[in-house]
Amino acid sequence: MYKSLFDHIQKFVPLEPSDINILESCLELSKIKRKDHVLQEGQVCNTMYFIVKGCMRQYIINSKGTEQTLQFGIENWWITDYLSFLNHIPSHFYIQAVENTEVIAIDKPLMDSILVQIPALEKYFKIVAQKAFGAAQMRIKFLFTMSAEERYHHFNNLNPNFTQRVPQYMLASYLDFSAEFMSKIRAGKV
Amino acid sequence: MYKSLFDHIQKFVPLEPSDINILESCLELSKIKRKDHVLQEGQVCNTMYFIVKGCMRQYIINSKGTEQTLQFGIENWWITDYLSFLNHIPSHFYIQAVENTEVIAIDKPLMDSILVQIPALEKYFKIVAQKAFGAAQMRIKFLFTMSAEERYHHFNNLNPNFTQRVPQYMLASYLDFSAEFMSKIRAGKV
DNA sequence: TAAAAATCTTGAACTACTTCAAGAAATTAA
DNA sequence: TTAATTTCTTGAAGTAGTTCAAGATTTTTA
Repeated sequence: MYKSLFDHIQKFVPLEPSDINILESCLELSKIKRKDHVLQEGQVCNTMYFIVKGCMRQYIINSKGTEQTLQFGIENWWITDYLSFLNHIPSHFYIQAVENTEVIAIDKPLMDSILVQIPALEKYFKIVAQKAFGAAQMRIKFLFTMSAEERYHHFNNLNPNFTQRVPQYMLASYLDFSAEFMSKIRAGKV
Repeated sequence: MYKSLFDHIQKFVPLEPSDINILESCLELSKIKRKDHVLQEGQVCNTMYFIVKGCMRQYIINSKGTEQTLQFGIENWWITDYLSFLNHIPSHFYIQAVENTEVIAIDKPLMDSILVQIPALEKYFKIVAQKAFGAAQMRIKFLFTMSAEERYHHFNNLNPNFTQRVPQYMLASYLDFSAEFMSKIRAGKV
């Protein structure tokens, strides 16, 4: 039932059968409907979400009232606001399901208890965070060095199937240009 | 001698006296001269650096031949290319000392050995990476939502003393605008 | 301390994007 | 299956920045 999470963990650290028993006894799968939020700006983010199936995004609303997506998460990704989660401070972000999504949601007390029972998971979450930070650095590099059109084609090359899963305006904001400009890029009018 | 690192670790996890002994026996302080590189694009990054004193930066050279700073690191920061370090793949980045800098450099074999001897440090490095990722998310938010002038003033407010430590053109590229535009912002000509 | 190197400034011309507005198309809900 | 909602497209006008070039200033090195 939680196979995708166990597989993901075991890419990075080994799990004993007893560890798996512990996890099976305390995890649960939850469903989030498309467009529902699990975090709103101003709330303290108390939960980490592992996406089993579906797609979520982290976004902000800018001063013009437009949504800008900072991060997408799909199968086998963790999504949370780490700063809010770690420091118990209000979040700057919204986190929302883009598709009907199944997640394993782990709130802070449960996470603390799991990490005490299975210390090997500290290493797992270390690696997850280090990879996420590395990816964020690459993302900033691409934002700095590529034109809007290059970012669009580069993203499509890296994620050929993903583009169809989200509305174009969400992807446009993730790549830091306007939805209208995305339209023109796709039409070859630029 | 390694007090600043021990203090930093103990902000997040407790250390036994025996842990400190282990660390003292295997760490060493090294000095990096201003402008010297510890990583060049294309090399595999095999080392993590804890900055005891001074300032370093991670940067790229874009297609026009201009340097663009992705990250600064100052006292009590870790700096490395995590993706290259984790996956043993060539780095996209340069890492260079901006000032004469003292670091504790830990290469991968040593890091592995330290983490086996002091498993509590897995949690420490997990928290370090989670905070770094959280900060990167905030950085992307600011890049997305603020004008060049707002980014400059915001950065100065958050880091009032830092601005004097680096050449303006490095800070301009970190904030994602040109050195010339920075000049105009500072002169109030915009 | 002088020379060399690095950094900063300025204005003019340019451009990669944004904004706005309104209609068309596609998707979702009743 | 129709209505409602969401998403996408298009062109025209505007603008926040870049680029270039050259000189001025500051910092570093010898």
